[in-house]
Amino acid sequence: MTTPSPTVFVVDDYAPVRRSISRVLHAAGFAVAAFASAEEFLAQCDPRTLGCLVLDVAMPALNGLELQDILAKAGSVLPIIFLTGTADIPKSVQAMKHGASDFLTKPVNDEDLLAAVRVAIEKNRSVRQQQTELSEIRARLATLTPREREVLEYVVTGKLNKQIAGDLGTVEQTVKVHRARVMQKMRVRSVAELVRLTQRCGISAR
Amino acid sequence: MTTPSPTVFVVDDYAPVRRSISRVLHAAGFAVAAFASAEEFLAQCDPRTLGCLVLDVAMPALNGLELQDILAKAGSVLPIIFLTGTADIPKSVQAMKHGASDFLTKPVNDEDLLAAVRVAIEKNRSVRQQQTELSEIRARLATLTPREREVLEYVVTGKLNKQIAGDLGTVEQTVKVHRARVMQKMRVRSVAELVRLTQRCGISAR
DNA sequence: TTCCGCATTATACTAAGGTATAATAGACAG
DNA sequence: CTGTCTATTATACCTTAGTATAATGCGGAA
Repeated sequence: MTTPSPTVFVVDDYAPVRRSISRVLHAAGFAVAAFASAEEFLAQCDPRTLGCLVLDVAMPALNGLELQDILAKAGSVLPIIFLTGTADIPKSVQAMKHGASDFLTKPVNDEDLLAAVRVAIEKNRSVRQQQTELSEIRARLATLTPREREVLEYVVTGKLNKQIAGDLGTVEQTVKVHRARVMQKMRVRSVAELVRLTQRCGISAR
Repeated sequence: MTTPSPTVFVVDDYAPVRRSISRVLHAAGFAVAAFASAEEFLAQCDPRTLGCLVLDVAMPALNGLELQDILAKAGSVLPIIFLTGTADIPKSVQAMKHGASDFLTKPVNDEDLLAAVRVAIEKNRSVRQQQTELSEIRARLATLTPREREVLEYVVTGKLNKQIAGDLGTVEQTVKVHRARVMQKMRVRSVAELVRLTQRCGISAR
């Protein structure tokens, strides 16, 4: 099976810049999708794509930083490489604080851009990998009944069946049944594995 | 008991800036320690202090970014707020990538500075808190004998005593003894707790 | 050499966990 | 109304884990 070529989304309102950057990226083997505005990008991009976003800071209407906020609020994990023509430190700092992958100045050096893109795509790859694992775990959690979920939370804190039964106002055997179903549904064979799984998706202790 | 007042280290080669910033910080209730150079700061600062560092980017000899690297390599977790008089985007981006808490431009607004300092100190507080917990766990780990440590690693992956014994070429009873000592030394009463502890200091699965 | 820490093994018992089977009962959807 | 899902409880049995006690052997430090 062929690994799909990562896609670099380029958003810049100035056509010559779009063309120039697209050419460089394409020559380096990346799939490129260019947009003249943030709105256009939002309307057409597929958030599930492996890749990154090369984004101009200053644009009419929605600017780069605003698009970054919108994407973040939408749960996007697409790494963003900003491009700017002006030397605005506060903007660069804000972008980086908000998780930008990089922030480059125009005119951008081809090698710098490509390096930043490669780093960003690697980040995206690893974040997506983690997300995949996480959603797999969440899917299993979703199959638990409310009571099973409750028992799970006691189990991963190390409570004994006896104690759990006491806290839930039931008897040990009931807990055992729930517990067995939890292990089955979460597809683990030991408490240790169960704790590892639940730790990853932030299931707190009781 | 009184909470010790957090200390803000100020490093700037220009005395008027040092004085002005120190005054603002002092008026806001922070303890302030000012230095005219990175070297001076390195020689005199106590890395265990709760606080943060307000650091000028451009200085003769060691500049701010170089000091950041030195501190990072030395394992410092003191948050850094950079101050710069020049609009150098790449430097601000580098600083932020390397974990700077903030990056402000001169002349700096008093409120901006104080806000950044407060955020930085809160970061420091929480990082230090985590470090304290971590070193406590490591201290316990250090009391384990090599064999106990080995058994620990099997236990937290969910292996049965029988399996552990097989892998270690010994018998179940031996494993039980080691296991009991591990639980005792790590001060936990369940496998779940043990997994939680070891997860925090990156003990990998077998 | 002697003492101590470490690793080992054994016996014996208690407690806890895991599995199988079965039955009851309420809630809710078709 | 009937069947399914969920939660519950019970009995019985087997497997693991935990604990106590004791003893052996080895190697390094005093």
